Amino acid sequence: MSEGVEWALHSLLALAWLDDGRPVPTSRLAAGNDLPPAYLNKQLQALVRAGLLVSTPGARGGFSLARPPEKITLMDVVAAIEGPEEAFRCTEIRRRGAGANAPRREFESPCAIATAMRRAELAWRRELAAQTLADVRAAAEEHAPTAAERLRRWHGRD
Amino acid sequence: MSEGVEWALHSLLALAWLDDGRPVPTSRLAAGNDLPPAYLNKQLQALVRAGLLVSTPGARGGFSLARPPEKITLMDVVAAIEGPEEAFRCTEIRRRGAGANAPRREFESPCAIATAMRRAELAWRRELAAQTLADVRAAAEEHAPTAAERLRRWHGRD
DNA sequence: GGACGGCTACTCGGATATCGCTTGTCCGAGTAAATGCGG
DNA sequence: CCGCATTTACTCGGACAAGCGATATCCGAGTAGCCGTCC
Repeated sequence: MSEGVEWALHSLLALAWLDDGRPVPTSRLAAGNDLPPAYLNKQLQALVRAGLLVSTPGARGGFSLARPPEKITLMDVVAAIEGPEEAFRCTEIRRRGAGANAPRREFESPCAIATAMRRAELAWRRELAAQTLADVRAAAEEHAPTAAERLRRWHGRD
Repeated sequence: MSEGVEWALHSLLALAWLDDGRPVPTSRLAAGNDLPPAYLNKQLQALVRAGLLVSTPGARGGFSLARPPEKITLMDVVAAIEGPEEAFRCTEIRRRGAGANAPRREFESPCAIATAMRRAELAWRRELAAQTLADVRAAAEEHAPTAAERLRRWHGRD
């Protein structure tokens, strides 16, 4: 999986923690997580295209959450970075080679291998869709109660 | 996900269908699925290293299943090709940047983001481990009863 | 003193280069079968 | 005719290249705030 997913999740979590309508520029988010600013900007653009972030250009601009954290699932984030297509792509191998002269009838039903892999992938997507950014924030504060306050201080908010 | 997973699954399914102790060379398996023989050989070597296949060298050699299909799960195949490590790798971003001067106490518990992603990945792995090669073979014969017989003919068995 | 016009600094956005991994290919080591020869 | 040594053909195994996507970077377009000037 692309490393950008982790970067995107941490950036979104930081925005959720700040809980401030004001936009945060890429430079701040990058410095807060010690990431290369230019490349992080590219990833955040993908989140804007996916409708998870809104970008305000110009001075004092930056990125801010497009929806409340309760409405942003991990599935949304992964789909925004990795793309909407499934990880396992069936190329219909069964039709080639030995199966070339099989009756057409057999190819109307989906490939059994693709079906099996799809079942696992759906379980993965279901778990991702069941967890929101707000859930992750709550879980993080469970073990690190002072993190949100410290993050706001670091960003010069309040 | 690597395309080799699909190739490996189709090759293993062909061996399970033949249900013959005799080894099948890479050239036959590649021709049966219309795949590049040399590269398929490389993938099958990975399956041998993982203990899913046994290879018999020399003339009349080839690959054969190391265990009955009931004992080979899709998880085994994916792990053999893709590697045992998880798709989402936590690089401990939380410790860097703004979190650099946080109390050590907070880092003893695992990263909330990694935990959330891990939960989804475990669901994926559980589904993969729950399905065996025999299950896939049975599902395929459900919709294509003549496929096994045709495959044996094609390989010159019986 | 207030308002307006220009200027500056800052930020996003996309075009551009670089790197590593997946994909793909090739040839050598090794083995089983086939073959020819001798008894 | 039977047994054995040699040859042969075939297969796996790992070493060797190529293509492509992820990674990383830079510069231009555009905007908000600020400053100086004019009324």
